[in-house]
Amino acid sequence: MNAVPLKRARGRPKKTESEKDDGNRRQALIAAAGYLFKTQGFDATSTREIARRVGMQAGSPFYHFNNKQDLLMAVIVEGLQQAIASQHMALLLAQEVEPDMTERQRLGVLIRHHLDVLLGPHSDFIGVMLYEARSLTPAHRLRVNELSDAYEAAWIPVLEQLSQQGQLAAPVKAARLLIFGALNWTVQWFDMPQSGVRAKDTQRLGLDELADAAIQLFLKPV
Amino acid sequence: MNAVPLKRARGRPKKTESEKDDGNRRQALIAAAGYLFKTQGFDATSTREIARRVGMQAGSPFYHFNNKQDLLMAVIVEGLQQAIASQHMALLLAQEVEPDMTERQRLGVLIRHHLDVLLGPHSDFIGVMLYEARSLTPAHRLRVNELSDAYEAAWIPVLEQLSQQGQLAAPVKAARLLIFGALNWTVQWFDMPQSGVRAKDTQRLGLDELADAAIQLFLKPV
DNA sequence: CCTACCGATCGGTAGG
DNA sequence: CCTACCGATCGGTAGG
Repeated sequence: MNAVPLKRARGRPKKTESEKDDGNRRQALIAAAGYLFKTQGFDATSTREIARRVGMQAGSPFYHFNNKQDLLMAVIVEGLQQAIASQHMALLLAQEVEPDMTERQRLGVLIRHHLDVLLGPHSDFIGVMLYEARSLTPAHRLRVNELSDAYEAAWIPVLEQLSQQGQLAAPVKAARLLIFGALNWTVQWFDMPQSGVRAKDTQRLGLDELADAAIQLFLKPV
Repeated sequence: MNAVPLKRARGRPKKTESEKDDGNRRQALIAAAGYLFKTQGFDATSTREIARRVGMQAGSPFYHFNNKQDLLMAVIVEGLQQAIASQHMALLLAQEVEPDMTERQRLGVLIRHHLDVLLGPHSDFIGVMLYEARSLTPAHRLRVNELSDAYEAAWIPVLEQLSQQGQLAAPVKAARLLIFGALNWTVQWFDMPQSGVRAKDTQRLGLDELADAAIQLFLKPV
């Protein structure tokens, strides 16, 4: 009823707020690093630039990460974990909409989701992994491979069934590697419809059309 | 008939020899840079390291190239020109061996040659282009695109005919981009049979098998 | 998280 | 092509 409690509420509850801030700042660093690593490359991005982007001083990122490599690792792990989770969700949701999904449709869902992770507006993370994994230490690379395997695990039974149905003609392992290559490479040439001007090139592919083209290219007729 | 002419021949015919050396040293720098750029990346490779690799002092590469970017450009142009030439040769040679080549066979030749350029023992150059083109200036990138177009030109009529024959189901442009992606990505996972130990993983793909798998994956049955 | 700082390295140059 | 060198920048740290 008087000003005292209000004043107290405006005070600085040190521990709690600093811990919350900690997590926020760390996430901010990961997001900034992800964007810069993706657009400029790991080596071409300085920790100073990352710091500036989140309003920190030059040395401050090293309060949150031991070194630049750990920051790269955090970006990649964050991206892979999100991708694994959203891939799982995409499959569940599709199953709900279409309970009798064919394996061909299931592959379509996986491809469409993968393109979204690679090219969609929200994730700079996977693109970083694809092209900067070289800069990881061997120990970190092991952990990344584990997560990558978890991500690819959803694809293997689908491809194997399609192979048994005669819709996939190449050896399954080679097919999987080639298909991932075709999809991962899209980050090199696919230009998203920017939020700004739409140029004269009206014939631009959408993610849906691209996913359809991939299915048509890879699979034999039913 | 006397020693004089011999002595003269042993002298130092300045201009000629220095020019020849010039070319040799320049080529040596391109080769060294190609290898290092490919294995470590452009940004992670110092000009000093390139110089050391060919027995030069730290500043000497800049006698041959204005700056590091020009050296990268030379590596890429060299690689693309070789690839265009050898692709042409591969087509001619195949045509000679098999005069009534089908379009399917022709695509097989193109794919097999492309894999050789990417993964074969002699070329560090194309791999560099694929993953370091980002570091080029816009002007240089234009020139690279010209050469890339020349390289891809051989593929387009083949893909279009296959499309008309019903062996290629996806839109031709999307198919071309996806196919190049699948092939270009192989540099990320394909490990050449090294000149040394052959590990327990005996089931290793050869370039021929890989090319066959690609054809099976991309094309419909005749 | 900031201030202040360090050693190392880098691309590039002048002058021969 | 070498010698000798420069300014700039970088990742990272100590100490608060």
